[in-house]
Amino acid sequence: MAAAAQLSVTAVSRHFNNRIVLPAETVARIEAAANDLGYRANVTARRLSLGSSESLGLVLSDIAYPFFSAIASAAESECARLGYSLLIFNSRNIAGNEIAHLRRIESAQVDGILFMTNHPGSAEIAETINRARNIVLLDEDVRTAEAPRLYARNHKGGVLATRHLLAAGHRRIAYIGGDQSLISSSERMAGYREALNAEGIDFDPALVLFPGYQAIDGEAAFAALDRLKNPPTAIFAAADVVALGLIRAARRAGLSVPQDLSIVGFDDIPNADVIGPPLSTVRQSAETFGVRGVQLLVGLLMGELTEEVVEYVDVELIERSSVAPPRLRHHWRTASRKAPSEPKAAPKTNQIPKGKRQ
Amino acid sequence: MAAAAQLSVTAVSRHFNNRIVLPAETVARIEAAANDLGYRANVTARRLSLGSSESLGLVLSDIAYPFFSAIASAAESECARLGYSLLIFNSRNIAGNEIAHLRRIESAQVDGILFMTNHPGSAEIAETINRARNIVLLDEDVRTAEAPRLYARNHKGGVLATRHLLAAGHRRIAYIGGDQSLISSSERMAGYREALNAEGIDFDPALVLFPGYQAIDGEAAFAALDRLKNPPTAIFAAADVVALGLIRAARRAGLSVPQDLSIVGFDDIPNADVIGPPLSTVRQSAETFGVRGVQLLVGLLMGELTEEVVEYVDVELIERSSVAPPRLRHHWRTASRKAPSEPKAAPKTNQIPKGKRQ
DNA sequence: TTGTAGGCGTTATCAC
DNA sequence: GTGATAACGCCTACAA
Repeated sequence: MAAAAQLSVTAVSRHFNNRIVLPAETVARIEAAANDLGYRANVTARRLSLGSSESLGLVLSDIAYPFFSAIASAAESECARLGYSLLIFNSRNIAGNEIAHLRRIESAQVDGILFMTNHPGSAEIAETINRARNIVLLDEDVRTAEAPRLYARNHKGGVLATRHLLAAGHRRIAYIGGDQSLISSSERMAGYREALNAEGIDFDPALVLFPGYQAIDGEAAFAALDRLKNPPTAIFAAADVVALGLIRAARRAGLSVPQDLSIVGFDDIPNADVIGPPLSTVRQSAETFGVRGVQLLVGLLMGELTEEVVEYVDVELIERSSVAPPRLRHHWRTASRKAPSEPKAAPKTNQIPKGKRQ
Repeated sequence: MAAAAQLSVTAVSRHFNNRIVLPAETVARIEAAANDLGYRANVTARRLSLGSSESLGLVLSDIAYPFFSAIASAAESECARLGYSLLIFNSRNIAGNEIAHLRRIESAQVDGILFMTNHPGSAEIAETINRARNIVLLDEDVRTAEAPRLYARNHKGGVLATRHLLAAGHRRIAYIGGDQSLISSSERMAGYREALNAEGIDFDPALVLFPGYQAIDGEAAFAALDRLKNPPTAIFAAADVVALGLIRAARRAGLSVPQDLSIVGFDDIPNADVIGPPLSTVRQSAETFGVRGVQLLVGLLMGELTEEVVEYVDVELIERSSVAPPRLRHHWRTASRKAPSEPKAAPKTNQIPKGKRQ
């Protein structure tokens, strides 16, 4: 390239980095040659020389998880605004992958990482974080890690969701969380217990489950609650996706939501309002997580931030249509079950009971 | 690092690349030193030396778009299986960003790119593709680009969706697509027209709109159709997200889906079955797009593939509950509108008409 | 089995 | 204003 322009590499480098104003004639020669060869500065060599990559990473367990992809989208926008590239890394919830991704800092692939994990107790992850530095924890904790953190107000969210169900008249309210070791799960439950307590309702361990944060976990939870002698009339699911699973399973079992069973979710994922029924939920802004997360990380890189920082994303209750007063007879089985449970129903069959459709 | 192990860099390099079997004693020294220093090979330097990055890129317009994030998730898995990293790049549907991302090949940041675009006519994008090479086009075309392509059977999908509505007795069926220049949009419409034709139904241009592929475009489309003197009794939306927008708008207008209006989507996005009502749609497997896309790209990199290759992802009709026979009186306004249209309804208000909830 | 040296493309330093 | 040169950290002949 430099040869083609009959110039030294130095001149070319300077030109592309606007280090100095070159005479028009020189610029023209460079531009012509670059255009001719389709020349692009080699980012890899640049990184090696500079020791910085101008790019940040986002580690998450599954990019197809709606709340996470919303965060990724927001984070990417903010990165672009600040002149960074954002690389998105899927960990598939495997600790080894998470560590491998974190090491991309040490291998100079990215300058810093926004890290979301479901392994709060992993000592190996904590060590990697402390060694690699330049990491911001999003959404979940890693116990002994020294890094800035950005959390949702989980406890408040738990209180809001539960109070909403209490206000509708429910007394038997279940809580379905992710793994108990996750702060999102335990803090939301703490809020749930507090709200219950304030109404003088005894805590019933049979109504609290921690199956996970996937739709299928919601389905499993429904099955478990369905086996109870005295099932709940309402459920607080600690993730919207779990609420979707609950709704799906409830429909299959012939229950109507919210008539037979009220549900509140958490996250406010995109299109939660067009669920059947539109899902009442606790919104935590994915936008804020993404944007503020990037800002914290850049601040950390700039040395403007200490590693003790903890910030919170506020939450709010979004009331839609998945909550109604409890039926007089509390037991699900006394509710109007219009369609029998059909494991693996034929594709042509509607999955909602006919009665709901007019 | 090499110094710490009292060995040459050569030995270390060989060890980490399994180039040769070293004596146990040497290995032990290296491992000990590496462990001690938290040593990680610098990927950047490795790339510079090797001239390859072992990583692929995926360019898409919005990672929060459910169908795309499902593709991204599948592509990432396949990449991992094949020993590649996947970097996901958001273009926000801006041609300039797409070009910048494509250039990451020329700047040696990635070895190749899976490219999804909404700018089929951009000569600049086509030029960039032809110069950069090692690109596979996914889902949409770029006219003059020389690159392997992976498309859905869009035409077939259009036929399936439309036939399904015809079979339910509909005669006035609308088509809502993305930009007309997109093959996904035009081919699905071609299928729609063909199916209509086969039933001897005249094509009515008033029933065909191309507002875009976002939920908000569906809402706009509903408003436009609602203004018609003789509105359709059914709608085929060329994307599930658009169908969601239609459902949302229809609800606000007091119409029930499918009683007053039948809808079929396209994509089969995650959780489409838990929409209110569960969405009938044409499934195109995001999994296949992601996995097969990566395989094609790797094949291209290996020189096992010519740039003329075009492959197709099959589609299938998924029947759920968003389609019903048309009402006897075809006009929406004669249908039972139970709730008036409320622009910006108060948050507490249910967005479904009361009549639907019992 | 182990080490030495040159090169990958860029940037920064220091001459000219 | 411009250019030569030494890093950056790794890999791979080639040599010992």
